[in-house]
Amino acid sequence: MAATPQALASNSGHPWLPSTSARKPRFFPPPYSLRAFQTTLSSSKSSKTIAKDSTLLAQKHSIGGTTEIRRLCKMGNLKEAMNSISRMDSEISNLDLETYCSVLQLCAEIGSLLDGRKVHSIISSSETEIDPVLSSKLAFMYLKCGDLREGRRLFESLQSKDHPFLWNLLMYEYARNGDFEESVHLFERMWFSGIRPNSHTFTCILKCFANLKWGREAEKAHGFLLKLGFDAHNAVGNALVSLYSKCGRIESAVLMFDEMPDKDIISWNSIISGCVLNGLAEMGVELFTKMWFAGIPIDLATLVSVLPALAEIGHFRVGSVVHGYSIKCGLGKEITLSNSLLNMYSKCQNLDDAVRVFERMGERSVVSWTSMISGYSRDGRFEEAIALFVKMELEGIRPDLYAITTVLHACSCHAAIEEGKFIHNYVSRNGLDSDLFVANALMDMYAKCGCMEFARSVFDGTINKDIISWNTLIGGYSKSSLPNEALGLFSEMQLKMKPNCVTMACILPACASISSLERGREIHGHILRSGYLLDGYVANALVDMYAKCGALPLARLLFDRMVVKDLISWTVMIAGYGMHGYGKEAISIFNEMKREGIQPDDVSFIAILYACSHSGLIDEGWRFFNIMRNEYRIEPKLEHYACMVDLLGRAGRLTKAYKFIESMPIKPDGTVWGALLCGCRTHRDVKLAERVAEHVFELEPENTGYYILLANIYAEAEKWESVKKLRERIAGRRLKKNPGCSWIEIKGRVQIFVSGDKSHPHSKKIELFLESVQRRMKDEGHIPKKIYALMNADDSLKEETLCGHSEKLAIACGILNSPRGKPIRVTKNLRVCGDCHEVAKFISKMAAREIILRDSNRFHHFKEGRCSCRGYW
DNA sequence: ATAGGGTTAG
Repeated sequence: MAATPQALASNSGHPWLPSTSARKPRFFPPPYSLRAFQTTLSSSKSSKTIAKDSTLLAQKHSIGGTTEIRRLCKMGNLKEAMNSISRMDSEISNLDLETYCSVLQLCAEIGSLLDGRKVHSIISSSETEIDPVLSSKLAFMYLKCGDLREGRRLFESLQSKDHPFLWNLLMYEYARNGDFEESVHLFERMWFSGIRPNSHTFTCILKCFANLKWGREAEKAHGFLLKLGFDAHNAVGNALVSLYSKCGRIESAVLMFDEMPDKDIISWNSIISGCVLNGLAEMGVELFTKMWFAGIPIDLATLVSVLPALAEIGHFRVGSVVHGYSIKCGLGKEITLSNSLLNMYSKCQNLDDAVRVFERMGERSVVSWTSMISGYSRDGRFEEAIALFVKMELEGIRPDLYAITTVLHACSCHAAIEEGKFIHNYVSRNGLDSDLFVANALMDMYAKCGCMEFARSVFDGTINKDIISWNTLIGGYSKSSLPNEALGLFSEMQLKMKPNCVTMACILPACASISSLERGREIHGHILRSGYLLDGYVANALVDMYAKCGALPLARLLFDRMVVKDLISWTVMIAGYGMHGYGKEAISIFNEMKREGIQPDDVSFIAILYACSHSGLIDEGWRFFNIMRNEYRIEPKLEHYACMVDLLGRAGRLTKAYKFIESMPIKPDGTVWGALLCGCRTHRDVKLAERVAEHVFELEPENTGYYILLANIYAEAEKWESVKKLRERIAGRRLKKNPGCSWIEIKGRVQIFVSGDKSHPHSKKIELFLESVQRRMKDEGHIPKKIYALMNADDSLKEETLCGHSEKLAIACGILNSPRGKPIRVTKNLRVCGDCHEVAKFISKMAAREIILRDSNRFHHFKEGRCSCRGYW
């Protein structure tokens, strides 16, 4: 009976080892010559010879044991096999290599690292010579059992590594552990060692590319595989489909899929999940139905892949058909399927059905709980979401990072600070705060709740901060109106890492809020150098920054150059024109947006209504208000009403405005009444002002601005007694006037002025300059409006304060310290005062300088003695 | 003829 290589191979179980004739007799002995084999073995040992007197006995046992062990291995009884080996071990004996191999094989299959290690130690302490086959088998066992380090060590010690099998296995294990780079690295080493990869190698490497998002390698690899003819392997083709999908190249994935001649179930599943991944839910569902009607078998992965697509489209009816089908198929108990189902229902606004699925599940994983938590949170029921988190914990399910971040997200979305603190406490107690994802979610939660001190303390306590940590905190400061903190942190960050697009989009609003054109320009330069301008968020933030820093033409230039303009871009530009008082331009941009087919939303309507009111475009304002309600069916919110009241107020239609507020279907807030109070001031209606003010004071008792406003109304009507009473009222409430302050950037430095400030180094010069302005104004017949100073200081200081208003100081400082012809840009935290407004007009003419003043409400462009607001402020 | 491609929550 001739021992063909194939037959030998099947006996040994190692078909891939090089079958050189020299090795054959030793490693692949025919079963009947076992004795001869062992003789060969012992004779091959030169120094370590088996003790001669016990040899025979040992061999006898060994042979008997060997048969028994092999039989046990064949049956898959590892426990008994191990027991036998242990027994043999106590008698000085050695098993043959093949038996060791079969035990190791079984350890590998079962995944019992402990037994595998035991066998390894028995082999090491015995006199068995570890030959290449055994070392390979050992490496194989370690890799299969998850001991990558030991597997790698044994692999490296192998003399010959010229078969791809162990390479593949090693690569696969690295990939399984998420170390895709190492896997690719091994592939390169393998390739340059001249070892021919096989289809397994390529499927593994394609998967690594997919996880590394190496989209560009996808095409290269594809071409290469075509050349080698590996594209004919279904597994390789499927891996390519998956790679293309995961790198966002869904067209290529579809092309690949279409061209596959023998699509199997995995091909279908891959393309369906690829579509879903790339936002082509409809196409995913279409493919699924095609599969369904073509009678192609459908399995668990198919259903689990298509359910998110159904969720996205909102096809919960089809979803429930799938639900029924899955039960019929006997997949009802599958936990991943139930998770996908409950997620589908909850995303289709069908939380009750989701709860039903959840409650009927025999076993629930952390994924099930997390899905329910996000379901409740999506429904706005964040208290129940948080309660569910507590319940999960009580049921002994340990929340993982996803669960924690999901529940924290629920807290951030609803500014639920108490609940957020509760979760924070849980996180700390369980030592989960060392995780970066959790720490970042905590920072985000605190930032969204407006608790920047807490966000900061988490930030400071996080050791390995990543870019997300920095961005979260910077963005938090920006949004919490702490622009200086945001800018400070941004500078600090630049010492440690390179900011990305998100950083830019987070920091620009900070520049915008303090109108820091210099800092904004610096960041613009940074953006240009990094190529971040292509990012839509960054471009929008940049346009907004320029508009808010008073550089409207620059904003427009950037806006015009934007390749893709989204709703935000248009809205930013409309709002930009609005705050500068260019109502007509705002309207024309709005119309252009509509022509481009972009649907305005509630925010863009706020922008256009604001623009109309600040330019006195009353009829247009009404027209937009009606279009919004009738054409776009957008329910007006408080902001829209406030704009409309403002519009009516400016036009002097105060009674109509009052009635308008009374007819509102939602409860008006302080800003709505406040807008009317402004109108009362403009049109000097003291009586109505008093009525309106009571509403405002009731709604916003802490806001001093409104008391000042009413006081000014009294003062302008020369009702000094009422001024006095109101002042007492404020004093009784212990309210303090928010001090007015203005600032200007000169040569890259911000100069800040508060009323009556004399600490500035150029104070004397500024004073002299303002005195000269005042003299010239008097000469030309202007009378200073003393009343504006009333609420700001003691009576004795009145005259002086009038001259010392912060915006005037800043403007004067700008005139004195910047080159001729350069526009002066000043920002004030409150509304500009009337006297200062007159003075600014005068200076713009006198000094032939453009002055751009941003106050808390809008922009004023002073040029040649006129202001762009034309009195609308 | 020991391995590989597709799977839910954020």
